[in-house]
Amino acid sequence: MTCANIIASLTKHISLTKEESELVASKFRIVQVKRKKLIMKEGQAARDVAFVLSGCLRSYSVDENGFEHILQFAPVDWWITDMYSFISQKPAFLNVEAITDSEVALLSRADQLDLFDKVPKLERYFRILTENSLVSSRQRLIDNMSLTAKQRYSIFCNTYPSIINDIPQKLIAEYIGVTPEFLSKMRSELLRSKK
Amino acid sequence: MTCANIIASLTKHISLTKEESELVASKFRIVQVKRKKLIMKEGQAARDVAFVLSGCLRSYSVDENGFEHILQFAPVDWWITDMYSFISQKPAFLNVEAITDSEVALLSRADQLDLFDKVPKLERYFRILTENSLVSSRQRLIDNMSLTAKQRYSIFCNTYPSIINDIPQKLIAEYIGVTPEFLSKMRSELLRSKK
DNA sequence: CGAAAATTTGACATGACTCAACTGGAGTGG
DNA sequence: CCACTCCAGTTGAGTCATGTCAAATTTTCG
Repeated sequence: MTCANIIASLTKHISLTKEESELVASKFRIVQVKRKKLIMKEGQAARDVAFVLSGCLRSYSVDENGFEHILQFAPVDWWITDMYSFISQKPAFLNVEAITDSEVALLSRADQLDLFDKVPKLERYFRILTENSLVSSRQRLIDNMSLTAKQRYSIFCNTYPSIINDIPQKLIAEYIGVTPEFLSKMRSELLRSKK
Repeated sequence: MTCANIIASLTKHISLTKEESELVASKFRIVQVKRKKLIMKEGQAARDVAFVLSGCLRSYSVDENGFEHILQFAPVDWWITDMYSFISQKPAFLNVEAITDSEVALLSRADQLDLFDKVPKLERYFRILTENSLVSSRQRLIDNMSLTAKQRYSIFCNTYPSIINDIPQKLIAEYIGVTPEFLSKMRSELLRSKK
């Protein structure tokens, strides 16, 4: 029953028989993750890809000055992992952490490949996932080069409307690439201008 | 004979028999590209992936203000395409243009998939290429968020040592994400500080 | 409740952009 | 071979976006 969301999400892109759905669902491990707990760690291979059933997670890297940079947020119904590490099974560059107490469904790389054999349609679904990961990281690079912080904040609000008020502003600042102080000033200015 | 470089580059990562090498080589089309000519265009599917035999190319996108942002340079022995479009065969977001008169070897997606069937080892080689594309775009995103323009310039110099003096500074500025004027000032300051 | 963390605010510093003027090749046509 | 034009690059003055640091305030959570 807890896997209903996953199947629902999959069937937005591909159609599965009852047997296939059950086989797929059987491979996922449901896990509770406490706030601030990591489910994937820099330096270790990302064994799993995670589908968020409740709560919210983030993937981020830490630079040599200790500053964190957020690659992705994952609210309910989103997937998250270090895609590079998951595909190649080489050590990850990213950490994946629960921002709030969360429940996730994990699928290991081995089980995924096994499912690809048995349910080839799935391969298409995950290929699209990987492509989207490439596109979005490229798009964010271009946004960071061409847009102001205010425009990037507005894109964030459109991309993650469901979590704006649920996560610390500090994390939003880390995502759009400004200091928390500056984000705070931008927001108070936006408020004033909207009266 | 012109394909010797390609085979040499492939065999750095995988080993091929003589027959396999010849089969692979037979699928590439050698093309001369004049300076400023595009081999892939935004909006059209990227049919090919290109291996550079001579000269230098760049992939870039154009933002809504008409400014160009360079994703990648491709000097001799590098691969270049819109990886997303090439994989999915959906319309590309990027243009790929020759910076200098160049010679490239093109491999179509169809021929590539055909080769994957006949020479499965190749799949590994190209999978690594795709992973690297994901990693490098992610890394540049993080660099853009955490580094100053001077540091990004220094990374550019390390990444593309062979072309620093061969391409217009304007393009380097587009790559690291600053105005040409500002790059010029940075460089003159670097010179002065080195006496 | 109390400590720690997040947010706000202000003064100030600075990185990076804009615009405009100037310089110096690299073609091009006569 | 010259004169002309046209970019690319340089330089400077002024401006704007964003960062830094510190202090005050609020929120969160144990």
